[in-house]
Amino acid sequence: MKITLTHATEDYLKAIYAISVDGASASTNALAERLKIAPASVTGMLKRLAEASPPHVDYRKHHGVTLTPEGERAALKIIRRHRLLETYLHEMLGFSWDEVHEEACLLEHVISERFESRIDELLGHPTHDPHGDPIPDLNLVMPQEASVRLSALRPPQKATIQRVDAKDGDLLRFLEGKSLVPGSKLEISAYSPFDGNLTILLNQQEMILGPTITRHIFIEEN
Amino acid sequence: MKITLTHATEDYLKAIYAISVDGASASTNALAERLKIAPASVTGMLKRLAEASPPHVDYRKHHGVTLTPEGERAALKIIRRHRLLETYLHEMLGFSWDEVHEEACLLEHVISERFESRIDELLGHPTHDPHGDPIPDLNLVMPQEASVRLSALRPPQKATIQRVDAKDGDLLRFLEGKSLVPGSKLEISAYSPFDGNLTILLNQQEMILGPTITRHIFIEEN
DNA sequence: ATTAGAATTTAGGGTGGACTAAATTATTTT
DNA sequence: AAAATAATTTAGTCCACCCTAAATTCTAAT
Repeated sequence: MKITLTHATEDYLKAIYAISVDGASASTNALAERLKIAPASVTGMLKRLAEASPPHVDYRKHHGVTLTPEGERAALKIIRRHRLLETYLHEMLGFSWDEVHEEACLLEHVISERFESRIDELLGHPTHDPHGDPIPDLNLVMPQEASVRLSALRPPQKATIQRVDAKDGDLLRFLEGKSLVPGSKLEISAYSPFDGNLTILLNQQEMILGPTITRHIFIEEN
Repeated sequence: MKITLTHATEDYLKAIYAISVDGASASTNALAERLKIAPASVTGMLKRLAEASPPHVDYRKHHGVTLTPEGERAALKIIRRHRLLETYLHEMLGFSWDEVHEEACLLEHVISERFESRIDELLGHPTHDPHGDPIPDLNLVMPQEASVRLSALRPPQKATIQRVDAKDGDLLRFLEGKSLVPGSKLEISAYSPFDGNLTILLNQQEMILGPTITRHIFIEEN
C-alpha cells in the first residue's frame, strides 16, 4: 500500500524518534499525549506508517512501534531541519530562545532542500542548536552529545554548559536571563544536601539553583 | 456556516485577487487553470468561501466571484507575505530571481507575524519585490506601480525598468542574464515596424528585443 | 487462576479538499 | 429562434486525518 508523507506523518515520525531514543518502543498513549491527539487516531496512523512502502515503522498490536531504518532516516531529516531552523531563527532573525521552537515546528515541513542547505551554509554548518541539542549532519549522523546533568556535580568542580533540555517558555526565559545557556562556563562552590541546591559562580555572579532547574542543564566537566 | 482559513483557501484568495485586479470577476475556469485544479472542485470551494463568516467572496452562480472587503484583506495579507519572502530570499539568502517564487509559495502560508515583521525590518520595509511587483504596506495599501510597457516606447527615449511580469523560469533567467531587471536604465535607439523589435542600449551594450519580450517589461520614462 | 484496571484497537462519523462523469445553464453561431 | 458549443454546477467518490464510544487485549493484583 502506498503512502504520502505529509506534515502529519512527519510529526509522528519525529515523536516516535524522540520517545524511543533509548531503544524503547513508542506506545500508542505516549504518542497520543505528545502529539495532543486521541489514542484511537494514533493507532490508525501507525498502521498506515507500517503499511507504507517502504514501511516506516515496525508495528505489533498492543506493543507500540519502533522506527525502521527508512523511518529513522525520515525522522532525522526532519530533526535536522528543525534544529537548523531554530539556529537560523535565533542567529539570523533575532528570535528569542523560547520563540524558536514553535516557528521551527511550522517551517520544518515546508522548506526546500535549497533553503535548508542555504541556511546550513550561512550558519557555518552548526553542530548544535540554540538549546545545545545536536544537529544531524548531511549524512544524518548525530554529533556526540554531553549527557552529564549539572544536578549530578559536586563541588569543587568547573563545567561548561552544553545543552539545556526544556520546552517551557517561562523556564527558558529564566535560564536565558541568568546566562544559563550553552557555552557558558561555571564553577560549583557548594552543595546543599537534602534539598540538592547547588551554589554556582557564573560571570562573577553567585547563584543558588535547585535540582528542578539543574536537572535540565547538561554540562561537560573541565 | 463557519470556515477555517487554510493553505488552500489562501491560494484561492490570492488567485482571485490576481485575476480580478482590473475589476473583472474571476471565473471558475480561470481559477481552475491557474490553480491546476478541476473546475468542479473550484465550484465547491467558492461556495465555502461565500458561506464563510464573514464571507470572503461574492458568488453568483455561473458568474464567477469577486472578493469581499474581508476577502481582499486576506488576499493582500498573503500577497504581502509572498513578496516580502521573495525579496528576502533573493537579497539575504542568495536565491536566484527565478527560484524565489516557488519557495515563497510554500512559506507564505506558514510564517508567523513575527517572522514577517522581522524580515520586513531587515530589508528596510521594501516597496517592491525582485520582480518589481509592489509590496502592500502594513496597512495593506499597494504602492503605486508603473504601467507603461517597454513595448509601447519609441525612439528616442530613455527609461528605467520598474517591473517585470513573467513567471516562466527560462524567460526570467534570460532577462537576468541581460540585466533586464528592475532598476536598470536603458535607452531606445531604434524601432523596427511590423515585427515591433526595439534596439536598446543598456550598460553600453546594444541589443534587439522582440515584443514577446518587451511586453513583459514595465518601465518609467525619463 | 481470576479479575480489575489500564492500554489499545475497532467501529462509525465528520471535515477539508480533491477527482470524474453527467447534467445544466450561458453564449455564440447560424 | 434554434442549435451547437462552451462554461459551470451537481452528483457521487475518495483519501488523509481527526474524533467519540464501545469492544478487546494486556498486565498486575489478589
